[in-house]
Amino acid sequence: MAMRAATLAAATAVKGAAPNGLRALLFSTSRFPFSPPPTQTEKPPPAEPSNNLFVSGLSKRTTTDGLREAFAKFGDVVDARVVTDRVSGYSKGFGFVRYATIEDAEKGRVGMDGQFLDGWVIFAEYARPRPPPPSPQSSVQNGPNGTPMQWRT
DNA sequence: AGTGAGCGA
Repeated sequence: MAMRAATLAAATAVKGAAPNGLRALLFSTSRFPFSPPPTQTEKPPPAEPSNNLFVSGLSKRTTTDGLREAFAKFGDVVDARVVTDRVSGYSKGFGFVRYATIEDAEKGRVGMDGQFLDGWVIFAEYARPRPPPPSPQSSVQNGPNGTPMQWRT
């Protein structure tokens, strides 16, 4: 019991001896001494502007032609495709629209973002740069000692 | 299945 009383006394002593510096840090100034993460619920920036648009929220029935015709009202569409599954051939619900210039892409993006297409609200934003396709020269891979590896004996 | 956020033969 003596130990517990001593501990309590020590605790109260520590509590009573709480430094004024801490309270000054907590209540004095306008900012807390902790790190400021006030914006954790921020959405990441979509992408850098380009002439290529990523269109999501498409209906399953929306085809490449429908996508091009819908976006052609805001500029010259160079390439438009709805991403379809290779084996089933059905739409995956998103596609890409490439305009001739970036200004047309900007107009098409702000003009078609949030609009209805075949009964679905679509979202148009700038597409991310695509990974470059493998060139035939880079397909030759060498082994650890420099000798080219053999495939499919 | 015609699934519902996402980034393509």
